[in-house]
Amino acid sequence: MGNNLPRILIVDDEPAIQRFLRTALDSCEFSLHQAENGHAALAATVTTKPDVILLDLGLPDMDGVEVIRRIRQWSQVPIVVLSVRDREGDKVKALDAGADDYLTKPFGVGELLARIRVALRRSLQQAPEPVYRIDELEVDLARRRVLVRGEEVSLTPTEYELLRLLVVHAGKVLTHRQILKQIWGVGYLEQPHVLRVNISNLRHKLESDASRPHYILTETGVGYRLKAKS
Amino acid sequence: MGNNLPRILIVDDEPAIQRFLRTALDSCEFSLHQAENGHAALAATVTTKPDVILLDLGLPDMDGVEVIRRIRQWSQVPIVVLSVRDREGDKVKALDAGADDYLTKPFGVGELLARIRVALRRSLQQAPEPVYRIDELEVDLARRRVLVRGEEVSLTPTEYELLRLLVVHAGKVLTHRQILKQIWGVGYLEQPHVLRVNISNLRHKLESDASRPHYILTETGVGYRLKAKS
DNA sequence: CTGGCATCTTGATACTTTCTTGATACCTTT
DNA sequence: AAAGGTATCAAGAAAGTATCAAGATGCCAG
Repeated sequence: MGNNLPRILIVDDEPAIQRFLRTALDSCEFSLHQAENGHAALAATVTTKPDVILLDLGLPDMDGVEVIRRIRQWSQVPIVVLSVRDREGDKVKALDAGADDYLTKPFGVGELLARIRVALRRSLQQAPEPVYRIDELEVDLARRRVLVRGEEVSLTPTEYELLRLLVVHAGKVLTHRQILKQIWGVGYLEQPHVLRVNISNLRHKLESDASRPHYILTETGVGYRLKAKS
Repeated sequence: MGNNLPRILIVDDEPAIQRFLRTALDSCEFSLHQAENGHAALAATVTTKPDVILLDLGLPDMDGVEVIRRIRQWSQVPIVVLSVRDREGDKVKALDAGADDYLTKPFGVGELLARIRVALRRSLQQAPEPVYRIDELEVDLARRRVLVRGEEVSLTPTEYELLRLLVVHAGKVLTHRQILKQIWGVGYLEQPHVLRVNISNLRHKLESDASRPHYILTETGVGYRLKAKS
């Protein structure tokens, strides 16, 4: 149905919980979708573009925290964790990975609804586009695809991570140290060479003239910057 | 001192809780402020512009939910409720009034900190850093970009540092020695030449007529001054 | 287990930008 | 006109950057 009710994606592998949530939420206020495992959840996040995700941490195929982390690579969609795990460490890990809220089962339906409304309040007031188009360069963070003049370009994992970092901060200067810390870890803080090589490689794949960069600009003595969206 | 630690406003009338929270949060990561009742909380929200508010619902002078409602009339600052009341109805009321999170006492310090980080994440990412606009000159400190008549100007690291210093103190006179110490270090205190060369270079990049400076003004015998914001 | 493949790391080298410095010209005040 | 402070130019030195390519690493398929 092409309605415009708020879309909620329920990620849980237990049919009982799925049923319970559907009953609780199915008052015609929401358009409900579901996924039974982590990979399905990631796919569904791309395809259904939910306004809120209700995520159980105990999934059969991958760790729930990893699901959060992957979604946060490209999306700001509010994630409310529903879990039986009441240990503080679990909560902290999930929240720091990017979750917005954490509810411990069992919880009241009223509270769940209220917390969903909180999440929706934020979701609706900000709708950022997950596809960055800058002149002839197109980066689809959700699908992990990069196009130059319509042609798909294949990047190595490091190259893609580097480009993603630049895209997320498009327009801002990222210092060498910020990039090195983010991608190679604190051990490489004093080793800008590895970064330069990767920037060079990226440019040769993305730019039409690598020696006259159009997208990835050098800020001498400081770092690099991706051209801002026009 | 004009530090920029995240500001947290603690609203609670019990000294014991105040002490507990101050201890828990006082790891030099936050700048803490407090209010003992609802009216003080509203006033403090205006004056200290906190990045997060920790609010106890049981205040002596007015209902906590009413405090939330009043703040929400003009501010989007994240509000995390800390309360002994565990009734679902209380949670729903507070959340629907505009609170972002609701923690029932007793709670773990780790969880509290994690939920504060969640709130800060949102608070900080939607707060754009100020842009200094002085006539036709525009300095965006967050993006490290300088525009003159809409055209981007590229500055060397030293030139940018110098301009940044001037911008931060726009309108005030900075002595030669202050600038030299700040940018070149104490070893250059008696060497104003290097500063003059850089001021000259900056002017040629920013001013339409470098010999008749409009932005970077010379205070003969004293130092330099950037024209104040109009 | 082994070879092949893609990727990552590292070193050498050429190249570019930025910094420093000295020489010199320019104001402005007395 | 002299003096003290200021502005500009340009060249060498220093610092930072780009690129190629060889060796190291790790993974997958046969």
